[in-house]
Parts: sequence; structure tokens; C-alpha cells
Amino acid sequence: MNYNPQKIEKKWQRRWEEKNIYSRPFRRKEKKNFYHLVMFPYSSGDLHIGHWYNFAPADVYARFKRMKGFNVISPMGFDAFGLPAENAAIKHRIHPKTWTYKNINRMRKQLKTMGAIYDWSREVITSDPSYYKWTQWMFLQLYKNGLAYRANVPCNFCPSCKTVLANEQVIDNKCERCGTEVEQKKIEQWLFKITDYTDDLLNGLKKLDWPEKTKTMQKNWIGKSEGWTIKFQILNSKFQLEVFTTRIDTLFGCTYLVVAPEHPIFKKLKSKISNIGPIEDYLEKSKKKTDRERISEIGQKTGVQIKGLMALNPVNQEKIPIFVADYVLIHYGKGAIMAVPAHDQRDFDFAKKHNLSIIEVIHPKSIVKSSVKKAPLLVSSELEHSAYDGEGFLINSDRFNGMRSLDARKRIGEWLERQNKAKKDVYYRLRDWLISRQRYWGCPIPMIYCQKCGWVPVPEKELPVVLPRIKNFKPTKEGRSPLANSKTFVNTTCPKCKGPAKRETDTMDTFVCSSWYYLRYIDPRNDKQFASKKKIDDWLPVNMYIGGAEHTVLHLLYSRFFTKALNDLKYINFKEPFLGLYHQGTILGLDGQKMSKSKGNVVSPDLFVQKYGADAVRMYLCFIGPYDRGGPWNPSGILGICRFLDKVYTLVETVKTKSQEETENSQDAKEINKLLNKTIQKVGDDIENFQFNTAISCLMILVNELSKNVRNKYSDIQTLLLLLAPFAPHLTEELWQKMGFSNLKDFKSANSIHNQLWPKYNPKLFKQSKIQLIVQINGKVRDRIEVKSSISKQDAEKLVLSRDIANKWIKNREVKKIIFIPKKLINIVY
RNA sequence: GCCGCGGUGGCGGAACUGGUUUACGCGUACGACUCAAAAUCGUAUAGGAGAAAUCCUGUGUGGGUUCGAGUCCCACCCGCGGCACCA
Repeated sequence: MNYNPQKIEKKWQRRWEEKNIYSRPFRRKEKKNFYHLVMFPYSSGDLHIGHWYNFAPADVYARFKRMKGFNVISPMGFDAFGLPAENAAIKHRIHPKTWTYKNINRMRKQLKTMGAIYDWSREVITSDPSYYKWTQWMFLQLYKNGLAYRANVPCNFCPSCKTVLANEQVIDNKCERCGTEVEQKKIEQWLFKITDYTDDLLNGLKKLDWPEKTKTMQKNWIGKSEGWTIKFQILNSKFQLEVFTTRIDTLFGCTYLVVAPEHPIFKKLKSKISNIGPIEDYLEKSKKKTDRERISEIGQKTGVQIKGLMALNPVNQEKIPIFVADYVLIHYGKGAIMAVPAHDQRDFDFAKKHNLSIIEVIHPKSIVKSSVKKAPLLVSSELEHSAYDGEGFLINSDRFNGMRSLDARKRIGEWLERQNKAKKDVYYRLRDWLISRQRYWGCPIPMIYCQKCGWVPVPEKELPVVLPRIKNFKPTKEGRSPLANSKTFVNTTCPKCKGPAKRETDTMDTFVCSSWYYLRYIDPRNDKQFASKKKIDDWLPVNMYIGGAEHTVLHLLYSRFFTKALNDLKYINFKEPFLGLYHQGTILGLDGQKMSKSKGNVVSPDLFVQKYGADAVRMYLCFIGPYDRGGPWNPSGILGICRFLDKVYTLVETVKTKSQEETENSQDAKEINKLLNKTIQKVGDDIENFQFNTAISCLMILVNELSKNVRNKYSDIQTLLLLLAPFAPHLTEELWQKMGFSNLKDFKSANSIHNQLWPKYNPKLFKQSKIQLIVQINGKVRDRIEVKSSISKQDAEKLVLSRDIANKWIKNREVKKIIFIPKKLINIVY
């Protein structure tokens, strides 16, 4: 290399920091604030190339916005509490706190080599008491407003991590972190009432400038189902069995009911059940099954008929049997379903297995006039093999025959509603957010239990409840938090009655900590409020948020919930935290696998930074492909970027030593000027759209052209450096100063290239006077002619037909048609 | 099974609203410079036929629409991501 990247990078990083060039508001007058945010890293130890892929191109975007005149803040911090820290600490036999802060120091150092515009004075670390004081404060606000509550709920328990997990943290019935099979346990836990916001969370999505895919995934995760709850009378009893369905239009095809094994009907009507022995066997068996076993038995559709009980179908008074089967889940809907085997695959499988009748009530085509009362039970031969769950027209449905299924949903529902046998209902897949963790390394839950007063919140002025440094932080066998062993922590006085009381020993899920960190960055050292109202109004919501797609349903949903709750409590005046969102792709190992320590395919950026410099690594990451795609890390192309940067350096050096001769009017100068203007436009548009790879390729074209030209103007070089500045901040700063563009002896914030504005372009210059007209004969390219761009169809025709090439192909055949696309092509069809 | 995304040279990838397929970069080959090497610069680089001009075939597969399809429509194959007994 012609220059030493390490030397100049260190030099400029030091000077930028000395002069604080990024923490000062830039262009105060403009007053256009732009909050640019990248998802803060987990303090896992080492930064890998995937982190850089998140942060470096994002920094290009932030720098570009800054040069466009926005007052950009781009903060950085660490997500520091949580299970992995603790598991790793246990493995390495050091305290989680020591381990975490050691990692943070290392990661901060690594991050600084990138040369990003992070304002380190805003750094937040979620495990600092000055931060978690406000996490606890948030908990108290939620608690006081009924959004945090305690309940004895069945939860996912990881026997290896010895803690409960949120539904979102269970993947394939395994613990997200350690991969151990989770167990179902009923424990008293703290939950956040995220379900109060289901509709808000759903409706808010519409206005967001987010990837459609992410919105759809959140929508599916919330899983809103609108339908009807229907009451089925149990014969010879006062009991009515309620079921929830989205397909009330299929009710005439309901041939039996099924209840979940946990359904209360067994207690209530035990005396009427004639086969209670086999039923209790079944209930016992399904209780013992893990969720995993239940899932692995999908398709088997086991179940037993509850003999002695029959239900009445409210539409036709048919007597239908009732079954218990564990394919029906207690926690969704009413824990009981109406089975329509013809139009639901699960019911179909069950009916086939247990030999139950199948009646077709929805036919894809309109085949039955409403006057025809009786059709064969099965019209469609396909129903021999599988259920039809689409829309269609009703048959076998008495007076509703011939009606569209969509209409019938409304009509049958309302008809039963008038008889008080059905009511409209909505269910969601989303369940409340379980935040208790029986682990040490987390934010303590600020609650106290008093024998007399019950659960009492810690008074706000006593916050934070400091996490004590204890020696034995390993989880206990019985699944109690390690904090329970610390008597000094546990024993306290009740804030209400001043009697003896005990602290909550569970800690919060780390996702609670990260659900509001973007608010703290704005005012990180404030110890009176989580952030001042004025600063919140100035900066929030976040304009652009960049991070991995793996956070689609966890972090992004929780953050939206926090924002909505804080908005309701009047602490903030916006309802969505992140207006813009972009997911970068995932960088994989060379083996095409996700990078992970256990696979040994983790790549550190450090070696590449040492060898080629941060500018080259930043740019190479931008160049390898579309930002949202990612792919295997293959460093073989990085030399191309190095050569490019070298070329830029050489180019600037040669221009510097040459005197500025008059070149204004030469043809070369005009062409260069045209290219320059085009490049300004293209690079700007591309960065705005996160198309960094094509932005770089047109910068390369520009540099190639400038390098061919012997007499370059200073102003052209100036523009080039400005366009390149977001990508290669160090080299461009070095060359900017070398060229003396700022004309100041001492380096000051104002004369940094990073405090200049993005160059403007003149679109008028793009107009080409001459173009290459493509000549097609029968749709195949046969010729190219240089013509005036304004050439008319007639002239183009004449010109083309006079040429030998055209005549060679057309010969004497009759020309049938001529298509002329101005400034592009002419196609002659014979 | 359902939803979403993708499939273009040896490789990473370009291609606007249907209009020159393969920009830019890597790699490779040859040449220049050099005692030599590296670096650098120059030329070539989808496949096939040909001495050449040139021609034919090519964007996962098969069909269709069109003067013209990587791009639009239908069917299918493969890869990736998400959800998955949610009534």
C-alpha cells in the first residue's frame, strides 16, 4: 500500500476524539434532528465480523445523513445482563460482573477501531445501577397501572438453566440458549400485560416504514382470530359447553365436540360420565406428556369419547358426542372445539381414526339451490382424502343452503346471537410476557413481600434495588433464584407497615432492560428522570433502526409495548419507538453455517483491520452484496478495495503536485463533469436506499476515469473525497487535510471533512447529446449506431434501413412493423 | 403443511418502468516494467463453432403473453428464513 492505514487511522481517531467532533450538534441552524440507532450488542466477549456488518454500513448511512445536514446522533452501548453471561461466567469460574465488564472494555476498544461516529459520552450499560434504577422504575410504573401482575401460571422451565423462559425464548420446545428440552411447571411469576395492547400493537404496524416481512411476522405472532363463541347445551344437565370458532358457517357440519384434557367439564360433570375410568387414564397420560411428545404425536389424534354426555347442535338440535383429545389446547379459545371434519384437517383426521361421520357443508362451487334441502352427505370426492377449508357455498345447511360461506358467517352468527346461543369473540395467539427469571445476573425486581400487607412495591426514592455481589451465584436445584441465599438482600422491612418482610429474589428477563434503552441514550446521565421531557421531544422516536431480523418478535415487539404503555402513562407523546427499520443480512462462516463458537467458524475483524485498515474492512463489508442479504464471509475480494483506496491516494497525490492549468473547456473536462454529477446523484440515492454495493461500484468507475485523466481539477478531487467520506472516513480526512481544502493550520471540528455538506449535483448536465441507438431486427440486436439523442422515428428508420447490416438481414422481405423507443432502440420486424 | 425471500459467468454480484444480459470487483491468462520477484500498469475473460468477419445457444426447469422476457402470467424443481394441532 502507498500509505499506512494503521498510522492515519489511529491519528484521526485520536484527533476526532480530542475535538469531540461527533458529540457536538452539527449545523445547529438546520434543526433537523435524526436519531440513528443500531441494535446494541450483547456483551458476549469478542466482536465478530457479523457485528461489523451490522455497524459499519449503518455508520455509512449515519455519516451520510449528517453530511446531508441532519443533526445526527448515533449512540452505542451494551446489553449486559442475562443468562449467557452467567452461564459463561460459571464455565470460566469468574464472577458474571467481572466477566461482563471485562468483555465490555474489550468490545469498546474493538469498536473504536472502526472509526464510527458513535458519541461515546452517551454510552449505556444495562447492568449499571444508574441504568437499571430506571428499569426498576419502569417496572413500578407498570405495576402501579395494572400492567405488571403476579400469577400462578404454567410456564416453560429450562432444567439446565434452572429458570423459566418466555414463550418467545422457547424454540422447538427447547431453551433458546442451551437447547435443553423445556418442562411445563406451574409457578408464581411476574408478568407484563402485553395482551392489553394486542390491537394497538397490530394497528400501529400499518403506519410504520418497516419491512413488510417483519410486519407480517409480528402480525402472525400476535395472531388475532375473530369469530364466535357458541354455547352447546349438554343433554340432561344445565351445563353449557362453550367453544370458539372462526368458521361458524360450518356449524351444520359439526358432528362432535372435543375438549382439552385440562377442561373443567370433568370436575363439574364427573358423576354423569359413565366411562370415568378410561377417561381418567387418558387425562393422566396426557398430563405426563411433555409438549414435545404432544407435538411429535401430531397426526395420531388420540382421544376418548366421554360416554354419558351428549351435546345439542344449536342449529339443528342434532345429538352429538363429546370427546377428550389432547390436540385441543386448554390455553387457547375456550379449551374446547366444535369439530367439523369435512372442513378442518385436524377434525378430519380425528374423525377418520375414530370412525365419525363427515358431512360436507361448504362446496367450492354454487351447486345447490337454496330450495334443495338435502344433498348427499359428501358431494366432493376429494373429501375422501382431506378436508376442504376454503370458502364456498353452503350445502346441507337447511335454510342457509346456497349462501356464500362469508355471508353465512354473519347470518348464522347473528341468528344464534338472537337466541342467546352465540356471541362475537376475539382471541389472540399472543400471551402475557413472563418476565421473572430465577437467576442472579439480572435486574432485581423491586417488590417486597410482607406477611401482613402482601406484595408491596419498593418506594421510588429507594431505587435502585442494588444487585448484591454474592459468591454463590449458581442457580439452585429447586429453581429458586440464587439471591434467595443472600439473607442481607432478602430480609428487609415492609415499606407500608415497617414490619419484617422479604424481597423478591427473582430478576427480570434481560429483554426488559433492552425494551427502553433507546430512551436512555438521549439523556444517559440524568438521575432525576429516565430522560428529560424536552430531550425526548427533541429526539424521539428513532428515525432509523438497524439490526438483525432475529429480533422481529422478541425485542421489537417488547419495545413497542413499552412505548405504548409509557405513552398511556403520559411519559412520552409518541406511540411507536422506531419509525424506520432495516434488517441487515447475516454473515455466515465460510462453511455457510451461522457463526458460533461451538462450530469454531467465528471470524474476528481484528486481523483484517490490522492488515488492511478499518476503511478497507468497512468498505469491503459494504461492497460484498446487497446489505439485507448477507452470506458466507469470504475475504478474498478485500484486495480489490485496498487497490481502490490506494488508487484514490495516488490520484490525490498526483493532483496535488500538478499545477492547475486551464482545463475548463476541454472535451475531457466536460465528460468528467458529467460523470461527476451523475456519481453524486447515484451515490446519494444508493446510500439512502442501503444499496452500498452499487454506490461503491460507481465510485470505482469515477476513480478509474479520474485516474486516466492527467489534468484533474481540485474541485473534482474535493467532490470525490466528500462522496467517499462516509465509507472511508480516515483516508478521506487525511487527504482532505493534505489538500488543504479547509485552509486552516490547526485541526478543528469545523474543518473536518466530516463536518462538510454533501455535494450538490446539476441534473441538467446528465442530458446526453449523442446516444447509442440499439438496432434490433426481429428482436435480435444486430447493430448499434451513434445518433443524436433527439432523433425522430422517421430519421432513425431511414438511417437504419440505409445501412448494409440492416439490408443483409431483411434482404427483400417486407417490413411488417417498426418499433421505436426514443433514446433507446429501434426494432424492425419482417 | 402454511407464509415470505431467493436461484444470472470460475466466484461476490449489476441490470431503471419489459428494451444492448453479465456493470463493478475477485480470480485466471498473456503482455509491459524489472537482473529477478512483488507491487503497478495494459489487454483478454459466459459457452459453442470459425483463420477471421461473424453466427448459434445462454439468467433453476417446462410452457405462455409480447416486436422484444432475468424482469409479466401458469405449472414445477431446488435453496434459505419464519410459523406450525391457535379452532
